Amino acid sequence: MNSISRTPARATIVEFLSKSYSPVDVSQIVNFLRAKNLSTNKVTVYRVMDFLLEKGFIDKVEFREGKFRYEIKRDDHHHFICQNCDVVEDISDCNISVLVEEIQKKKGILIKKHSLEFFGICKNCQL
Amino acid sequence: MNSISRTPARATIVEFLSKSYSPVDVSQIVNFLRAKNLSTNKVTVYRVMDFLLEKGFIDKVEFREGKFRYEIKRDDHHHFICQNCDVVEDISDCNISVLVEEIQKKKGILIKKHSLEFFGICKNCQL
DNA sequence: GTCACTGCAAAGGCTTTGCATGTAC
DNA sequence: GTACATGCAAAGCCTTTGCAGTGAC
Repeated sequence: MNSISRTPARATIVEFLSKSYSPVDVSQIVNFLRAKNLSTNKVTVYRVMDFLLEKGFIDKVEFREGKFRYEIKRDDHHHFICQNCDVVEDISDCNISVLVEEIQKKKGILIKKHSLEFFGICKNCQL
Repeated sequence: MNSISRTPARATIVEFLSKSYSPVDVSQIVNFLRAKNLSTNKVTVYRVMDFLLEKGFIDKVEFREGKFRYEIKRDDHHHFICQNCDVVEDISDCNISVLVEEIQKKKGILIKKHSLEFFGICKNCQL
């Protein structure tokens, strides 16, 4: 047993993030919890997100919407957001780690994380 | 003469962005304008930023702060933000365009822009 | 006068904080 | 009982909107 308490809210949020194909925002999480008949509100969700972030279970991302989105932490991957239909695609085979290494050496800085998002038009919306 | 009206607010904001080493937020812009004895407020600044964005003079970026920052549009470049002292360094010689090309071909998507920010510890803060 | 720019007030959305209540151990 | 999780209300920012006033042409 570790010391992490597993409450219904936390467990359900992790469940929701795990089965979401793209990063979700706080409103979506609240809606999911309520659909599961869990009484909750945004404040609780924000606090759970803080907790999960601190534990390193999730990542916090931005899509230039003026709000944050969250997703289960996974291996290095990035997102493509269609500016027409808002669909989000994962970009996972992008070799950014080589760049990160180069930059670290050249600049003498220590890179702990990075954000990389692509914006454009998806395959469907080009038709 | 083009049809772009050059008001004191707009000219001064462009001046400020031009001489800023890193992206600035709306509060910083308001402060700069007031220091120049220009009466203004946030709403006006937001509207000027919309105008400049639409004209393609500036870019809007996010540093995971829950707000937007703005900078003069320049050639492809990115930012490194020190998580300790908040200093921002430009990362300009990063060959991401190759990756963009690859991804476009592989996924059949059309990439119009991307955001790439690095977070970590700068040279000074490692001492 | 017309049109665009600006200013003020208000509202809306996202996020955080304070405090009280509830729950697990 | 203690420590932590949750809920509600309120507040704090950032940003947008409505409407009136100002100024350039």
